[in-house]
Amino acid sequence: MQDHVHIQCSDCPIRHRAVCARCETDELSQLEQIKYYRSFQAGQTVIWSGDRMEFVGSVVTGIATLTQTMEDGRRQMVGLLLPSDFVGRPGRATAAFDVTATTDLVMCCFRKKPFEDLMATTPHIAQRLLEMTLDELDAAREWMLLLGRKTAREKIASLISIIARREASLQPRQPKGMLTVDLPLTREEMADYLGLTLETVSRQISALKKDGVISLEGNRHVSIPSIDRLLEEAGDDSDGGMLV
Amino acid sequence: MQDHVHIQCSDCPIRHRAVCARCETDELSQLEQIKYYRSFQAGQTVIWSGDRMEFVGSVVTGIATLTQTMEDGRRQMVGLLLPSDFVGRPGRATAAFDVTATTDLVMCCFRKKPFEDLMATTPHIAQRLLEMTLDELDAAREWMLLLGRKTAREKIASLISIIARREASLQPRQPKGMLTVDLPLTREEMADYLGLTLETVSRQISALKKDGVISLEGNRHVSIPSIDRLLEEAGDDSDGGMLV
DNA sequence: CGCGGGATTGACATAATTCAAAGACCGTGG
DNA sequence: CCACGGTCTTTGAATTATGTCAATCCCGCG
Repeated sequence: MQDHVHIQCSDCPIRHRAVCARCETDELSQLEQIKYYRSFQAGQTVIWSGDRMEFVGSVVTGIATLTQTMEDGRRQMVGLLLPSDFVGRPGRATAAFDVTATTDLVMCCFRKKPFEDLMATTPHIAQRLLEMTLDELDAAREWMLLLGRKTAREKIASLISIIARREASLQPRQPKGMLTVDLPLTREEMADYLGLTLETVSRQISALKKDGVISLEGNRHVSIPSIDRLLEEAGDDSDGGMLV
Repeated sequence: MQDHVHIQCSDCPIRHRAVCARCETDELSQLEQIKYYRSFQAGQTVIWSGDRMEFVGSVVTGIATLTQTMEDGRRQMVGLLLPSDFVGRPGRATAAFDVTATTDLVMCCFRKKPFEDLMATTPHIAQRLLEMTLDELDAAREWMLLLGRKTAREKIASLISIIARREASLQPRQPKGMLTVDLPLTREEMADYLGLTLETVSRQISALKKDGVISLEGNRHVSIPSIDRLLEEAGDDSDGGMLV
């Protein structure tokens, strides 16, 4: 569970996208000294809402989710964390949301106090964190439009295009043939993302398949014959995607 | 429309809550030099989504909203801006959302470029902005739970308690008798906040009134006999409010 | 006094949920 | 290798919350 492998920051796959993206080599070596890796198995909880948060960190590989749960069990995902995304809030003692590994997960962690100290003296870290937080806020606001106003079909189409976009931005490999994506979430997790039930998710995926908007191989692997068609179904403004 | 009144920062009502909260007197005087006030009438648009954003700034008095609109006219509010809230995103050229004054509004503005330059040399501003952005992100995530999983009745109860909480935090006056709040939004604006139609908003407000959870004087003024009862109706965890 | 923009209320339509059953997929162990 | 069990997924039928369309009401204001 607790790996002690130590990758050089310079070799890190998220070096140029994470909180450390803007750091100079000397700043990086300071981070290097306080970092440690942790691995989590798929399904494992990283932090429980309300727990004391002893570390912050970045997702290196794998996928994690941020969720909120009501007393009666209704759940809403409020964050989908891909490699390079930051977990935790400097200056806050306890976690506000549950963080769960949905795939096997490796995180690059910093104990909170040393990280905060370093942040105070290293503007490049704070700058990057501000930038990332503003991006997340924008994403949250798009997500709010989805939750508040889109139909179930539009929600599904939106989710697939969001995943396609994020996948494309992570691997600089330009898709040669038809665009394909792997859904990193179960139907239930998609439902929690979209504010739907898992049955509705399943029905709408079937409907999109029947209408030729997507095709499936297995439950997770999606092919997209026309990204424009998909974006249209998502109800986004024509160029909202920026994909391609 | 374009006021040229110039308030001293030291006399500013939002001095200790806005982006400038952490500034020392010398930093404040630098801000003082580049700031200017602008007034907007109720209903007026401050910025259109997609427009070039030539300024950033803080709400001084009044209320503004951030909204997103789909091609077919569906609208979702994604931000409710009260005094001290920040508008605009340093480092971004065009606005991502519509900003509208819902009451008469006074903003303390900074042209974007000078503000960004100042931010680069004044960590106190960037620090405070990060803190505010993280708070907004948390609020957005609570809002996502509301949009995705709460019933219409819970949404209304949540909105009223959110407004009560924010009003309470703005005026340090502890409420002596029964808690009362003024809804700063029309039924339609509430609907856009909550992802509902205005008819459903109206019906649920009537229902809460009939059940004694709230009482109304006029359309805007709400009295809350029991804040605990209201929070219960909102579906929030018992102590979610922190009010009182 | 009457106008007009909100707001309320009613009747009906419908998208999404709920409850239930059956099917597919995947790893495990015989 | 195949059978088994469990989990995830699909599909169906009935229910319900919310949306839609439309009429009326209310209240502040010229």
